[in-house]
Amino acid sequence: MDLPETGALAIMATIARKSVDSMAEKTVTAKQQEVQRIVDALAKAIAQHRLPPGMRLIEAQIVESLQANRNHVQVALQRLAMQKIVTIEPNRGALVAQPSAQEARDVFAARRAVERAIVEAITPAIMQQHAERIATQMTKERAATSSSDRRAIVRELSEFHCMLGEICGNAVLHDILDNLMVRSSLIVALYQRNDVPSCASDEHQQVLD
Amino acid sequence: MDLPETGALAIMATIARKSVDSMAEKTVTAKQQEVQRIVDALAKAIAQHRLPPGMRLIEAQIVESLQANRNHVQVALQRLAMQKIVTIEPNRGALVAQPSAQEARDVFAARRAVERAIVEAITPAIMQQHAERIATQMTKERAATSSSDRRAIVRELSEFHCMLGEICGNAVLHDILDNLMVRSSLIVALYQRNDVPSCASDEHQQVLD
DNA sequence: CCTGCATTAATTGCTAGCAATATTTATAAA
DNA sequence: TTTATAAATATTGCTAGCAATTAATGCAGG
Repeated sequence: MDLPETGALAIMATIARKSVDSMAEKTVTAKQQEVQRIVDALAKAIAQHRLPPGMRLIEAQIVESLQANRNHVQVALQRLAMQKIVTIEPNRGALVAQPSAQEARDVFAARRAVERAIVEAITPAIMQQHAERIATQMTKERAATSSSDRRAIVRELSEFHCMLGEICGNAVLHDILDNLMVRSSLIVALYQRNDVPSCASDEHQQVLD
Repeated sequence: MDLPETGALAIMATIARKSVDSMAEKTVTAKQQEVQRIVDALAKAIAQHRLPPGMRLIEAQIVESLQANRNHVQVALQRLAMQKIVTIEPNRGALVAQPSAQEARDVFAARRAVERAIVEAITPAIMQQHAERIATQMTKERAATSSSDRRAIVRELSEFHCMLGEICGNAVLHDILDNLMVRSSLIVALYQRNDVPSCASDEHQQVLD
């Protein structure tokens, strides 16, 4: 079960450090990019409620829709499964995840914690640096809230959180938040509470001070 | 690029909700378990510094060491790649990740935030419920710190954090912490700072109050 | 002795086809 | 009409072999 100390890997480990010298070369496979494209497309579709919780994701259909090959689609679904955005069942394949009530609570609690950390990480210097972007976002947000387009409201309020994640300068927190936001979207799709997101635009304005 | 509204998936979406009825059946594939076994073995080996940063992970060697098949190993490596524990290079395969200094900072910052949230989530009731486990952990920890076995010290101090993640009752935070802990281990392996972990045993005792 | 180049070996990436399983459809009986 | 059973269809999971790429080895020249 455990990687034996005397195994091939351990033997290699003793002489390791061969390619450490040429470190930090961010060569990214074409495959990796392709897989990422599929992951992003599916995550977006799920976040936008175009693919409802519980829906089966047939590999062949995804291959056709996204002009990808089946191998890459499988890898992408594996990734989404590890992010708890889809579940993979024995010989049935991938379904859009249906988080339990407990998981829903945990996701929101975690998201609160992460967003708190992100807000704390945003220094005045960062605010200044991204001043124009923040401004345009706030105007778009106000425009949305004053309209009655529920879709737009949700989208812009969500975009605000996303923006904070991007500008906070911590890629790790950003990644975590992205995942939690998709899962949040999944939760509201499943436990359809029609009420508006728990944070209003005023709150966003408040946070900025 | 984006999943077309008129595509096969969207069409399916309209009639979806077929298998929603029989929800929450936690059927786990044998494959999933097998992949998880490989992921755990590799993550553990990396966390324990048996596989140093930058080391190549040859698929065939892993297959032999863990008696797995190559397909499953590939999936496991993909998962680890998404967790930023390994990196996958064009036609060279997987390497144990070598986080940059910036990523190291971000990981530690994120970990602080997550651990704070975990500690806050632990209510007196939970403390009481896991009283005996906490007690045994603390005694093991004291035993380790009083000895001069650096390995044991690191292991037990680390185990404390792990325990908090498990008992906090929030599986999402727990998952995130597990990932950050492996990455932390990777960072100390890479930027070998010989000093003891930044938190002493006293601090742990303090936290419990 | 060291350096650059060609050849060989090792490793990953891909594809296609088959096997196993699940889902749907058709059919027959109550 | 409804229900149960059986065939057929669809879908995923697996395997093996080939292609493409990279790393290592040996060799010639300086």
